[in-house]
Amino acid sequence: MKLLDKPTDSHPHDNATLVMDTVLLIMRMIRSENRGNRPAGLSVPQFRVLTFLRRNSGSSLSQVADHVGVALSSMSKLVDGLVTRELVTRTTAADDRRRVTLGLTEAGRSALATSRAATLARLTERLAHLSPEEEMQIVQAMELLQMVFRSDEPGDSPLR
Amino acid sequence: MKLLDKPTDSHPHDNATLVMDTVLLIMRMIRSENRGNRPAGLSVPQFRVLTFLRRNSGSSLSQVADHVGVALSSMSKLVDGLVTRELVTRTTAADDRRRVTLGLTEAGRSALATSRAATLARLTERLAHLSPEEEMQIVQAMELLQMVFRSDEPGDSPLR
DNA sequence: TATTGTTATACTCTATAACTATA
DNA sequence: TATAGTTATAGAGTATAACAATA
Repeated sequence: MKLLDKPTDSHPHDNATLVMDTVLLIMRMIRSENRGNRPAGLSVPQFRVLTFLRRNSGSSLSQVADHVGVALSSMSKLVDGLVTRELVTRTTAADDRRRVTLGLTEAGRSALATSRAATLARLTERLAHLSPEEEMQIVQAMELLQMVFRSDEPGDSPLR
Repeated sequence: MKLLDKPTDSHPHDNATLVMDTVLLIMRMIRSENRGNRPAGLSVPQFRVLTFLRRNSGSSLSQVADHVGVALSSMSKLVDGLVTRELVTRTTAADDRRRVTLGLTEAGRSALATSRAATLARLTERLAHLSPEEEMQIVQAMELLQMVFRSDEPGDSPLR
């Protein structure tokens, strides 16, 4: 189905709308993976923190907060929970004792890998319905989107 | 699951990973639009409820909860807030008095349109960096993704 | 008895503002 | 004084379990 070259009037289906709706749709599936935040489950914010720390071990709280895009106090509490669950280490930096140094524990790495694998398995299952050509179209499109949306932000970007 | 024939050990960048990372990236931008949920702001869940009700006026609480993918009690509270803000109407159904009938107020339609426009403007700005050919690639990819992810779900699907 | 919602309770996530400790 | 974090407080979003009302 190669549908709809022209949008209907009542629902303007311009490209931005299409992108937004698609992202919301897939996000719902990703989120439903991690309901309740049970022992083995990670919420999306927790997932993002662990993902960032995997690549940026030793970051300060501010750096993580900036990257994830939340207030410092929010990140402080978020990290509290991850430290309590022993997924993240939090130590005072030697050179500047106002600063904290964050990192992943082995359990943190493991939880991240497990959560990531579960989500990827569900995504992979859906993508398996596509032909190789269609998958390639999607890969190219994702790379384009990464390019225009990543722009400013440093951090855990996957395409490197 | 046919992946993992040869992923890199530390960062397996298969297609599913690429999709997940891209969705997370764009989602962050969408969410940052609606910080705090101030007077004119809608949270993503609120946005989803209003979007669904725009197309499915008269739905019951259960129907909306099913669609959005949250527990009935969660939706009850979510709708509470929207009723308080006078964005949604909630009345008892005449034929089955256990059921509630939900709909949008004029303010609800207006808030949805405003929120949607703000988010779309930011998305459009980013997409403007692409060539027409690249945009078309993205449109095709989004349609493919809608196809494989929408599948089961009825509701507010945009491609009709 | 089964279905539809609401309420009670308890988390996480989020923000702003006040505060502490360090520089 | 300025910076890095934490804590206090508040509100939304989420879930499970207990409950009420209706069928």
